[in-house]
Amino acid sequence: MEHSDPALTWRLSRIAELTPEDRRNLSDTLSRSARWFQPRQEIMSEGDKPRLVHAVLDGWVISTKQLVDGRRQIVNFLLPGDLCSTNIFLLRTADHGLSALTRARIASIAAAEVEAMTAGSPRIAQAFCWNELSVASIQREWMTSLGQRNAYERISHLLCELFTRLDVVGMASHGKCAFPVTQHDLADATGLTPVHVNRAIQQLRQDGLISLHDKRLVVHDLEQLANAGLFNPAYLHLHGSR
Amino acid sequence: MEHSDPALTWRLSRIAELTPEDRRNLSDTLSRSARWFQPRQEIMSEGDKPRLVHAVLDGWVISTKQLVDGRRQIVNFLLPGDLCSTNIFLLRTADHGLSALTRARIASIAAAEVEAMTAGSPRIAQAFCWNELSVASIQREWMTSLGQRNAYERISHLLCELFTRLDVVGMASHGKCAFPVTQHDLADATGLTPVHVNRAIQQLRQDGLISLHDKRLVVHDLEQLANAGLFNPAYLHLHGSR
DNA sequence: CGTCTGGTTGATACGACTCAAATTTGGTGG
DNA sequence: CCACCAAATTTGAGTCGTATCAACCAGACG
Repeated sequence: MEHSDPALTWRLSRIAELTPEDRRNLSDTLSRSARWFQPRQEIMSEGDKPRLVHAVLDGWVISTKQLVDGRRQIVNFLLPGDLCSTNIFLLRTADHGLSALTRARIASIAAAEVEAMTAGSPRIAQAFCWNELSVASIQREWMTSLGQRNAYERISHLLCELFTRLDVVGMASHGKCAFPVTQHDLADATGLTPVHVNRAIQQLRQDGLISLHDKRLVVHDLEQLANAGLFNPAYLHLHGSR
Repeated sequence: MEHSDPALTWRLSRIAELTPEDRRNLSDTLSRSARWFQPRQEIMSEGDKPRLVHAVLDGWVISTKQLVDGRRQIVNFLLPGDLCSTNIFLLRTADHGLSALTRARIASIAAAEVEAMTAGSPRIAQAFCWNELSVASIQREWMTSLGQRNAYERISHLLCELFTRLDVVGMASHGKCAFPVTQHDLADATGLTPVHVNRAIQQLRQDGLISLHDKRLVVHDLEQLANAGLFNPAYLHLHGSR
């Protein structure tokens, strides 16, 4: 069971110097509550009182917000190793929902367990803080995309981000990665229509930057794709303060 | 000097039960480092190593991100009582910049002072955590605006948000508040062009929802404006977990 | 006064949306 | 293994929201 969540410990170890004990502790706590969700299954619903902190051990999850008239914005993708806000208990209601995009293994832990971990290890506490900061930073970058980048740039940027984040947790190699996101989902994430997303993707293919089918993404030239999307990975804060 | 930052202590007291001593401590620490900035003056610049945590005691501040080609997105407005991320030291570089919009009094404190405060009072620590959560939530709402709302809705929503946030710190009354934001700034915040912002505002005036001139905003009917912008203040988490 | 910044107006262009249908893909059961 | 169905992708034509460009205007200020 010790290596049941390599993604999370890898990712956090990158920025806080977790001891082997920290990792074991984290690993154990998470896997104790791990549970599989089916595609489209809701993990946390917008508007409810938040009772648990969720971490993605396997699979893809989306974080969404709904307008009263049904319009939907995807506000983040959670990949293996990603963690939703660890202080969420301080809020009366969740301002966003979480749903599984693929079949996903999710750890859901209570406030007391979070506290036990942070109280027991300042390094874990620090890693959690870093997690919050990096999520907030990603959100700011998305705002910039939504406000300033055009369709082609938005898609390029999002692909670069997801590819890079997957790479960090060892889920990309040789420019290839799984990509279980429909064009409809991409539309909800980028604020475009599915039809327009489709056209932007076709343009990217034609420009030789990517291949995308059968839920696989191949990035032929990451540097060029990054240029196309004005992507600079600094906002992912992959190295912490070091 | 004790009451030199009513906004911040008011706002934080709303959600964490700060003791009189907490307030004095906070108040003193902040006012000790307070300093005035001129309009347009940069407070923290994107890309630099973050060395200080900033809090707005007076005036308006904007938080911005720039693309390499000069396009600019305003990612938040900081009003009196607002606090930028208290854990920012965990990052190697700042992913956004801060600039004064008006003349503004800013407290800038070092990591050690933040630690001293949080170590000395779990209530202050909790208030800081809540601050992070609420900023992240506002960002998600902005993403939803940028991705899903049209020009008229975006402006309405932003006006509702700013009016409400000003109201919380006692800076709005009878539907009126200061509004030192140019249409150009509104454009950078909403991802629209200044010309189009102008037209949306004119529509709002024509519809009798607002008056806006001479850096003063009058909201004639907040409920109607909220409807126009699909504004629901829940995401501001004004009441903490209570 | 002239200059500057911010706001307003009009004409035109274009990126993204809408609607509708065709096609492909993936899953399911006979 | 094929027939079927639903979901996802693709295509085309027409429209609309927002951008662009270019003036013009008003007040602030030195």
